[in-house]
Amino acid sequence: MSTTQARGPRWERRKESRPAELLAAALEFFVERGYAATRLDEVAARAGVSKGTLYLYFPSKEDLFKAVVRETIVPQIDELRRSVDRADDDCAELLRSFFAQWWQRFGASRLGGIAKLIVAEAGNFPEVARFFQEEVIEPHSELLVAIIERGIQRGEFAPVDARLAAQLWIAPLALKAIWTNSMDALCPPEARLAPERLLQAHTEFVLAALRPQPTGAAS
Amino acid sequence: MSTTQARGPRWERRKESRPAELLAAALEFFVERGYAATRLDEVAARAGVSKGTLYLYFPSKEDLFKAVVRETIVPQIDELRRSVDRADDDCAELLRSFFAQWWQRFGASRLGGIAKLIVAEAGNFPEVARFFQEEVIEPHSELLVAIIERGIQRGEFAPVDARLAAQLWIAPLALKAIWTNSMDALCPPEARLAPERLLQAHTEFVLAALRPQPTGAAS
Amino acid sequence: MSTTQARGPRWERRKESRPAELLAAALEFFVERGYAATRLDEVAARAGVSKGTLYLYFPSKEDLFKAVVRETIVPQIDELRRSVDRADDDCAELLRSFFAQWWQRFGASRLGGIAKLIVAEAGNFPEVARFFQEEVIEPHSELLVAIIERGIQRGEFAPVDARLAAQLWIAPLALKAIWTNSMDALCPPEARLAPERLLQAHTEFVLAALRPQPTGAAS
Amino acid sequence: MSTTQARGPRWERRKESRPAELLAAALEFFVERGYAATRLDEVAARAGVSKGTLYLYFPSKEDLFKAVVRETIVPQIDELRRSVDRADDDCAELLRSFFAQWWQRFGASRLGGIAKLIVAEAGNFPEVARFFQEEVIEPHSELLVAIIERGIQRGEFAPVDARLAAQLWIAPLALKAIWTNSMDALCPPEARLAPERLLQAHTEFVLAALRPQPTGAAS
DNA sequence: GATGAATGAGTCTTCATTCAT
DNA sequence: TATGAATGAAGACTCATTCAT
Repeated sequence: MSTTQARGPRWERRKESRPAELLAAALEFFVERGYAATRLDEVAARAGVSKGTLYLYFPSKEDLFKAVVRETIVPQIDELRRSVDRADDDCAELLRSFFAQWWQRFGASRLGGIAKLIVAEAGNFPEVARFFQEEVIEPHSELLVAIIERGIQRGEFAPVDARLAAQLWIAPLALKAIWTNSMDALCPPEARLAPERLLQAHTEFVLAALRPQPTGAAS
Repeated sequence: MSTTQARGPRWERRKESRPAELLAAALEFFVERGYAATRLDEVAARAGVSKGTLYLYFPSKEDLFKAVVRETIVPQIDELRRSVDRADDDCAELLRSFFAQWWQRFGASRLGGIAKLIVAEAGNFPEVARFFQEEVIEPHSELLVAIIERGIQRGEFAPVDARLAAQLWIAPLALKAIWTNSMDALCPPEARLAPERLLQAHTEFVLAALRPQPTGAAS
Repeated sequence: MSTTQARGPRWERRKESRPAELLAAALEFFVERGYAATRLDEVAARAGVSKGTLYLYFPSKEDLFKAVVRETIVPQIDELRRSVDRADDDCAELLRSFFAQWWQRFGASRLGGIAKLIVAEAGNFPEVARFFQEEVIEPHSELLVAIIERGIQRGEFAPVDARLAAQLWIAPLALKAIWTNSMDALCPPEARLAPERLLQAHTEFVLAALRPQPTGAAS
Repeated sequence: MSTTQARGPRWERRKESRPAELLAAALEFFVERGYAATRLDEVAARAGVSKGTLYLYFPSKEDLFKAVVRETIVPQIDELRRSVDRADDDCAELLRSFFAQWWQRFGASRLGGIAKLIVAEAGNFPEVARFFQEEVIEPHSELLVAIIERGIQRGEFAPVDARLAAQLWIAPLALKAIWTNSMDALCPPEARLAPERLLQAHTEFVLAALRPQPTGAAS
């Protein structure tokens, strides 16, 4: 007597994928609700396991939190590293590419949500915040600084304080990334500004500000 | 040297000043730790009263939270209203003044901390977030849009999409205000960028971007 | 300069009446909500004084409770005492009168509410319950027993176990008195049985049960 | 003499039996102390579990209360239903049996305690009181009314207002049931009237009151 | 006396964490 | 491993009681 009603799921869920599923579920909740308001039963439930199982992989809520941060960030860092020593385009193109990539990683991925989370919890988890600062913010910042400085050296850009400019010019994208994971959920989609437009406009403004002044006549 | 402070009364009757003291204490904690991690006994203790007293003035933690937000924001809104219809300076000056004032209100006051808080808790307190959006963000944004548009009409500024530009150009200050209440606490003061320098550099960049292109000949 | 706007109420509330007003207010709440669910601010408010004033007259909630019980009961006891050694009517008439009076005191007054309260709180306030038992229940019971026994001795009533009968025959009225202060509030008035009808029917049944059997023929 | 009880596990897994144990413990406390004075840790402790465990089975104190009421009452309702359509004895016998059963259910079981509880809390939990009224009081009352009316129709009983009589004649047993869970705990056992005697005496009185008057000749 | 602001012990309730199965 | 029942520390909230005014 053959019944097609199998006794389990068709594919056994692999144990190796458990941590990843848990991290994904936790990421969702942490970003949506914040650290304290995220309950571990819900995380476990969304990952399709029991609460006890979660503890087989992560010894505490705090560790889960740190793992979420680390696991979401680390691949981004690696990608970043690869793109640092790149093409020898003219610097304007490099800058365009930098902003586009930055948005890809932060705004379009979950990293913006992580950033919001870390900003919110910096007071409670300083090590996590420091980790983020050192592993994400500073490298990105360095990269932008390097591009600007190279452009100045080559005479492609007007001379500016590169460090200061970098901080100023990442902000619009960073804030948009944070907003996307926070206030934007409240507005109807049509009321939000499309990130592509923002990205493009920002890039052009920056390049305008960096355009070398015609020496001679005007001065 | 005799101190007159001898074992005084167990407590003083200070109905008038209590709410303000409690709100101040709550603001500190909420900004520092976030909503959930703030404990009401600690708020009460910092305000110098017992837990029960807090409940004489605020019926619940949530109400306290909302009151903190409202009370911190409302005076700012009022100031903003007053400054809307202002001098008839040239628009570049108006813009400088706008950024300076904006920083005064957000960065130098506690409003930046509130902003961080609201961004963090938008998912849990959508009404609060909406309130902030409508009463703070949008009015400020409108004001900047108005300045830019006036400048364009008068030919003082290059033609730009004012709404888009406004969003882009508030971001560096806004992020700095948020950062001041979050990540900056981790860095030693000397490692942080002085807000005044950032403010000035930003203003100049914006004005550069708005400088009307010499039409005709030069191009 | 005469203003007709007096500076206080026309009649100063006499301090001697304060305790009575407080007791009346407390009685209402205790009967309606029970001991624990009655809040002293509400009692004070209904009596038109502040919470602190309540404590000038009653040292604690428990004392207030006991005072309410005592003050509601004691006048009834006194009335009872006066009516014990009464007219020399025939016993049937005495019985009618007893039931009528009983209802007047318990059902029509607040004593029924007190009874409910004491029954409910007997476990928490045994002394109060004992007081009620000794000062109210037993005297009333004794009185009924006395009437029945007198009737039997005179041959007006059939011989019965007077003590047992007394307990049985007070029950319908007692339960009605309790019900009036409890479940009856839930029914629309027209659904409730009028106490007068119940009283009358009960009296007749009891007298029927006490009617001496015609000796002789039937036996 | 060796006891096998050696430092056993900290707790046992007993999902099936927990609710019943908790309900039993809660019933004890609610009846003994009333709703408000019952503390949930004590209920949990008496059931041999921790406070948290209680919340695995009942979401709040109020729900626990309602569950206690429901679970104590429902089986009684079911038994009642079964006994409704019963034997075709003569009505006097039916009445005897009704009273005996009634006492069995109310006085001998915990239902009397529940009744006390509901009477006490009717003001605070009207739905619970209404439930009790509709599911317990009215069905029992209907049953008694039906018996009396049948007896009258058959000429076995004197004509009476059955509804009124039913209310009067349940009262002595009902009050005894309530008393057993309240005032009786204060008296030494020998001072209390044995319920069997009360039951028997009551039954006889009722039957006496229902005995048809010899029409004609004798009067 | 009268007031009502202030107190703090006491309870309900939540949830991260443990552990018998 | 996986489960989920059980735990208990922690925190919001209430309210009888006190006491400065």
